[in-house]
Amino acid sequence: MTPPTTAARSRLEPETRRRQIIEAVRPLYLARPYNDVSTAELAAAAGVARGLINHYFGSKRDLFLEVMRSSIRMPAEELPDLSDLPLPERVRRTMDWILTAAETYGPSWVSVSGAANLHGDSDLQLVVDEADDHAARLTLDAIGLPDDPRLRARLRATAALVKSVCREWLQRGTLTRDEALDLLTDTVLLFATKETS
Amino acid sequence: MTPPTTAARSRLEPETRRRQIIEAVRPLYLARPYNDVSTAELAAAAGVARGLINHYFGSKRDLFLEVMRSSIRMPAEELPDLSDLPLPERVRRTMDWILTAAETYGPSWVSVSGAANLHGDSDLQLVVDEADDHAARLTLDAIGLPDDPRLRARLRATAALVKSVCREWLQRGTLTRDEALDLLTDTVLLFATKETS
DNA sequence: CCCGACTATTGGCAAAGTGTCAATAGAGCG
DNA sequence: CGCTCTATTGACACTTTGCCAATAGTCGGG
Repeated sequence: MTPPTTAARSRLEPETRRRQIIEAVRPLYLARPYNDVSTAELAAAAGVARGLINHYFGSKRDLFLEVMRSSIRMPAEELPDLSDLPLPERVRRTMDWILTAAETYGPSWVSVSGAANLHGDSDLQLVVDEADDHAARLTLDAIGLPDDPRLRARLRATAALVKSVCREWLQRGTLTRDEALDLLTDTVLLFATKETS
Repeated sequence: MTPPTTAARSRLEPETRRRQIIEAVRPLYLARPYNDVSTAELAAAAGVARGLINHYFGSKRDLFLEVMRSSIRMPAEELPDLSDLPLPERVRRTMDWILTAAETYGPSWVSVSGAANLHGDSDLQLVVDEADDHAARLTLDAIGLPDDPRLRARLRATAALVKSVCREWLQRGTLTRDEALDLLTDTVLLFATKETS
């Protein structure tokens, strides 16, 4: 992998080094569980001394969370302008865009999507929640609804559904893309418009 | 907590000891993250030597998964008989039953529900998947639909939604119970009946 | 062009945690 | 009463983590 005799020590600007480490480390966490990757391995992959990881991120865990944070976030760019279409069509186009994104950036997004952590891993849960909230806001914006707290709570809930549907479609093949699109469109529409009785 | 001079060594049947350890350890994992609990602490809580944990479960991780497995499973008993009602009503009653269960057994179920782990934590993901599949089967049975693979895949997907809606309702208070019930009923009905176009 | 200060980076240390294994000691049976 | 079986223990070896003082790039002033 990395040449055994790594190049001489290079001195980078802190911000640059931070990013470089995160990027160098990402593939490791994509492939293997948190506990299976040692600080030594992380440092080796980034081509730095072990101590530097603690220096920049505090702890191994914090680096992990940083990587997750940047892997989970739904890519926001390139959302088409849908303002002229009727609501149901706007929702459908948005869901279609999400499915395409999942297909493309997918591997890292869907597998992450799968879940937060459970029980005590509240730190990771927080990161996932934050990402879901972000996705909810993006979705509301895309379909042209106001960013009301109640609406956002509902959309946040559907984020979990989007992820699990994507897993059924992409990883298990138990749903077709069209089915996924139909189901998600109807559900999001339902969550976004159903009044409190 | 535990008296420093723990009672003399007690000799139990393997199966009994297994269960005793799992139960003794559960509250620890309910309160704190996996990594924050050491084998020493687990052993102390169960009143046994550290080595015994490895003897019975192989590794610390395996004990953890065992605890999760038994915490996640949706309680199956006491499902009312709904066979006389029309489908939509059967779905509604079933969702209502689930919400009540979440409210009761909730703390451990909902928080677990939140999710699996991500990326590489495939072992935990497997446990959660298994639980979702189990829940899907129970739900199909309760609402009186055949256990078709395609249907089950769809219900499995909604399991994630049920969990996240419960979290919005119980932990954040952003949804009322009635709203949750309405939304889940409609969605499950949708997933259970919508034909492939 | 060289020197000195600043700080990014390193390498080794000490504490903590995990898994293994041979030795110990309950419990039932002849 | 002593023997065997095996649940249980305690100590050992190894890995991993976080910390800290020492090292060495890089930039600015003389």
